[in-house]
Parts: sequence; structure tokens; C-alpha cells
Amino acid sequence: MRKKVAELAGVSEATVSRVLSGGGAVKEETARRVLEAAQQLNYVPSALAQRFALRKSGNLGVILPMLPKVNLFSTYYFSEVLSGIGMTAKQRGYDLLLLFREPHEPRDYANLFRTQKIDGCIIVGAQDTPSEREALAELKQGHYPFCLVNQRFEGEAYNSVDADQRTGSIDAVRHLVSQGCTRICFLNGPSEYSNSEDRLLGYRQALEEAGLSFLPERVLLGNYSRKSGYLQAKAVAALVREGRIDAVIAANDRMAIGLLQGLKELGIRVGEEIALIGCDDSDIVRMTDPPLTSIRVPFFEIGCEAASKLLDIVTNTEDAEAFAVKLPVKLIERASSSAEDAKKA
Amino acid sequence: MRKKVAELAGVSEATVSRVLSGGGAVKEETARRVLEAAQQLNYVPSALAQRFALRKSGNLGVILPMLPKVNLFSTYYFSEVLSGIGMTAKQRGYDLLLLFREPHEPRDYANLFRTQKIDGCIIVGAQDTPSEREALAELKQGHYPFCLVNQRFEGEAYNSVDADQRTGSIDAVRHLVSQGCTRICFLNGPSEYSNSEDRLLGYRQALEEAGLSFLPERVLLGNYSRKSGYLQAKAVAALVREGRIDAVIAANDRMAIGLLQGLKELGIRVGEEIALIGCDDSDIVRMTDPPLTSIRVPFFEIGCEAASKLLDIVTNTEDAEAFAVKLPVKLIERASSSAEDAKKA
DNA sequence: ATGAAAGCGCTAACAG
DNA sequence: CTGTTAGCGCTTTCAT
Repeated sequence: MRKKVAELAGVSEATVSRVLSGGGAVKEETARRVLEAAQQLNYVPSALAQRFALRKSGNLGVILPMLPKVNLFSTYYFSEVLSGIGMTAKQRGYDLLLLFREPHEPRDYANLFRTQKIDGCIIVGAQDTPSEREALAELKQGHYPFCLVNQRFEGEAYNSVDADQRTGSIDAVRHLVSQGCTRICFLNGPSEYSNSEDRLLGYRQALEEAGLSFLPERVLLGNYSRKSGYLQAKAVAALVREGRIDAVIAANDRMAIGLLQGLKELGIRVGEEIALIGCDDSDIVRMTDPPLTSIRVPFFEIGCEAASKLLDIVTNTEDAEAFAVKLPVKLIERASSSAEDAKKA
Repeated sequence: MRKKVAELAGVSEATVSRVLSGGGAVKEETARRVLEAAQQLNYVPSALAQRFALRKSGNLGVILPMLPKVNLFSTYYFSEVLSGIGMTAKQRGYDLLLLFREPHEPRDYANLFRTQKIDGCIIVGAQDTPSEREALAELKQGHYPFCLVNQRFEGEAYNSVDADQRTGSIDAVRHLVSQGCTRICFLNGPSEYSNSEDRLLGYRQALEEAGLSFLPERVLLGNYSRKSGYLQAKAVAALVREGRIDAVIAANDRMAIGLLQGLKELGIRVGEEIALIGCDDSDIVRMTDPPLTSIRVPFFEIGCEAASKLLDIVTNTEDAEAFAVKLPVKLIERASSSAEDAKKA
């Protein structure tokens, strides 16, 4: 095939290669003839062979947890991040290799590089567990380029792109305080996710700044699922009735929505008796009643940034800069956080 | 590397290859030595080189529309389908190559095969447009294995996996009729999607079976977005007030939810003055007020089935059976379709 | 059962 | 500028 193109154009196969992969210098006239011949014979070089010869897969790996039916992560989150990664990878000529990780499967990320399936990888939904740390350490040691998304590992300077969750919590608290709330509750997610800790940190800091005291009884725990939020409704309702809290910040929208439903069933009016703020500003917050105030996180941009920075490293070969990007978040006010009655109380 | 393994095991490189890729017959003792040597040297064969030698990419391509901010498709839909495909591909030793298609980019699917990036591909979110038909015809003509998901092309016998949307509509109508509804409205999506037509067909058929007449004024059109459902609220409200309809079936959940919100704003009580049924049973229908009756579509299973059947063809080389699978759907009853008042009226 | 050697389709020196 | 040639790391006849 390639040979026939060479013949038709009256050149050697090497020249065909040079023309079609933009490499070496070729006379314009020659290039034109080759291009024509290729067109005529409907020939395109095999990416597989090219990549083999170059010893580069041309693939950007994206590792994500297999989303089971009841997933802790929202489909919104993954769709946005993935779209951002995909768009960027495409622009830079990389293909996306999707790697689903079953929950309890060994995390042998390094093998993806050894087998030359990928040239770099982005890890989404990583957790701070021993096995994860081990897998990442192996990547680091092998000098395999990788990047974490929305996860930080204390004590390790891994490449990462994250949202400024801490400031998000601070904004949320300030907003509530400006609404007159003084007894703010925080419904957090599991500590395996650094975001959980970041959000809590922001919450505490903002309380302090506002001269409010931090009370352990005002910190609740869920697992980021809607159900876990729903299950906390009883506890929250009790606190509300006893006048011990006048607002809740949930660490993600799913829990906030579960909580909202639970409170509704218990006769507590969100947005009146109590203010509620979610986090992520996912597509569902506009569909609840009342609409949910939430912290918008630029997931799409996070994906773009992660892919972009990582591919810089993958391609630059040399001056590979490590990075730890933090993108700003933004509080989107809606009806759930007005808490008019609470203010008056 | 491979050479060192061969040395360490005291065999030739060919034997190393035979052992590590399970090919030819090797004495057990020899195999053990090779495996040990490989382990010791931390050697794994390069998938890139293997695939090149075998002239197979080992990749299953998944083509999906780039999800823009305001997407017609729900993230739920893609997540489920993709997870199903991913799980199945993984089980069968294939990697997933994700291919985002920008809306107005030329659809050169065949090139993915020519460049040997993929061995087969699944097309998600295809539309019945001339350019799409052209791209698919080229695939067909090149004997490139592919499979459509949730889309049918009239007059072409392409491999496909779909839900039985028609029966879904029939079930929905029957359910409404059993609730006492007799003036059922249908909010459909664009005709580029064969599912739209299928659902409408079922609607008409069920009306006929129930002895109800089909009225054009009872067929509304949206574009599957929440907004398009929202925008139809005024028209629907008017019909309700004039007593000309007592139920609405929306062709997907997003439109149903938009409609629900719009009706709520107009003071129409869904589940009382009018019954409402959505389609897809996506994760959001449990979060609305009232919860939405919806037609559950097994998206995950659709993904599994598509990947499984397609890979059968990709691997079998010979007795490649064409297929057109239709998976059953199931009506999930919730509060939005009780329409008690309408029944009495 | 194993080794030797050819070749997959392309890139990349190296000559000319 | 262009042709020649030697690999890239693996699979696979073909011998032995």
C-alpha cells in the first residue's frame, strides 16, 4: 500500500513517510505528488506502526473508578472532567484510553506504562488509602508522568489539579453569616478524599474569622451519596428543632439533596427554617425545590488543565515542571440559603 | 530486556514470547523458569509491539458526541452506557478508546480503522442525518465492525442494541388509562433520533388499542433538553385548563422535569391535576417533587450487550452474525402519574 | 519442545 | 532534497 503510493508518486517510501508525517524537508512539488497519490489510493499511515516505531503509544490514560449503580461520585462530575480531558487531548493529538478500575482490584497503574499502553495518565477519584499510595509511589519512582484530579496526598508532591475547596467553604460560611446564620452545621464526606478535609478546614477558618465557635456536634458525616445525606435528616431535624443549628453546608450536592428530601419528609422547610448549601453546582441543583445554593466547581476546566499540564510534561521530555494547580470556585446563590425565619429567630 | 529474560531463563527469545503470550506448546518446567525470570526482571511484553506484530490495535472505540455545557443527552445516559461497555471490554481483554466527536466535525469513522486505532467501534448518540448515514455506509462498505446504540436507520440493517421504546410507550399509555386518563398528550424529541419515532409509534398504537383517538394537537415537540420541556409548560397548562388533556408522556426525563418545573410555576399541580410520565428513569427522577413516574431503560446492560456482541464479531473473524438487539424496558410508577383529580373529572 | 530468522509498517540516521 | 538501510519488540513459520 505505502509502496504503491511511493511508486505512483515516483518517490521512495521514506519520502512518503516524510510527507505524511510532516517530518523532514521535502520539495513542495514532491509533497504534492505524494499527497495526491495517497489520496488516490485512499492511503493513511497506520498509527499503530507509527507509534510502535516511535515507541510512544500516543494515548493519554484516564483512570476512573467503575461507577456502580449506586455511585458515590456523580455522573455529572465524571462527565465534566472527562469532557475537559477529552477536548484537550484531542486538540493535542492524543487519544484517550479509558481505564475503569473495579473497587477492589489491585491498582497496578505502572504496568500501563510498562506495556506502553499510555504515555501519561490522569487519575480521577483517587483515594488516600495505602494501596493507592503504593501505586502512585511506583509511578513516581518509574518517572511515569501522571496527574491527580481533585485529590492531594499529604507529604507527596504529586502533580495535581484541584478546586480551591477551602475557599469555597469560606465563601459559603460568609454567605450564611451575611444572611444572619450563626449556628452552621457541616455535613462532610469521608476523609479518604482530601477535598473533605479541605472543605472542613475552610469551614473552621471562616467560623473563626466570623467570631463563631466551632462545635463538634455540628459536624456530621456522610459518604457523598444521596442516601447518606438522607439518613442524616433526622439528626439535622432534631438539631433544628432544638434551635442548635440554623444552616447546613453539605460537602456535595448529592448529600445536600438527600438531606433536603429527608428534611422535607420531616416537615422542616429548607430555605425558611434552615439554610442549606451544597457543593459542586451539578445539574441537579436547579431541579430541586427549593433550588439549591451551591459552590460551583469548574470540573470541565479542571479536566482541561490536568490534560494540558500533563501533556506538557509528556511531550517536553526535558524541562518537565511539576505542578499543583488550584482552580477557583464560586458560590451560586439560590433559594435554599435564604433562611429568612432562621435569621429572625 | 526481553533478551535478558531469555538469558536468565536459558532459553531463546521466541520461547519467552511463547510463554508470556500463551501461544505455542512449552514444557512446563521451561515455562516456569521463564515466568520467574520475567518476574525477577520486572518484565512485561510491550502491548504496543504485540499489537503491531499482530496487526490488531486491541482497542474498542467508543464514539460519543462531545457533551457541551447544555447537553441534550443526560450524563446519566452516557455514564451508564459507557460503564457497561467498559466493563465488558475489560473482561474480554480490550481497551477502550474514547472518541469525542464535536457537533459539526466531519464524521470520518472509517479512518479510525484505516489508521488501526481501533478494531471495532460503538457509536453512541448517532443521529439520522445525511452525513451520519454517509459515515456509516463507509464503515459498512469497508467491513469494519461497528454497532449502534439506541439508534436505528430505516432501510439499513446495521448492528444495533436498543431499548424497546415502543413497548415502553405502550406501557405508559396503558398505565395512564388504568388511572382513568383518556386525553393523553405526548411530548416528543427530534426525529433525528429513531427512539423518538419508536416512542410515538407505541403511543399511537396503545391509544388505538384503548379505543382512544389520536389528536395531532396532543403531540408536542421538544429537543430532549430540560429547557425545551420547560418552554412547553405554557402550552400544556393551557390544554389542561381547557380540559383537553389529563396526562403527558415526555420522551425523556429531562424534558419531563423541565415541564414539571414550568407547570409548578404556572400553578398546575402535577400528580393531581395532570399525570406526568418521563422516560429513562435517570437518577434525577427520584429527586423531584412529586417523584416522577418513568420508563426504566437498562442503559448499562445496553452497553454490555453492544460491546459483547460487537467483540464477538471482532474476534470470530468468520461466522460474524449481524444483530439487532432490543432490550425490554419497565415502567416505574411514582407519584407524578396518579392524577387523582383528573380521574374524577 | 525449542531456536533461528523473517517480517509487521513505520521512522530515522546516514549518505549522496 | 531524497534514497538506502537499519532497527523498533514482538509473533510466527520453518527447521531441528
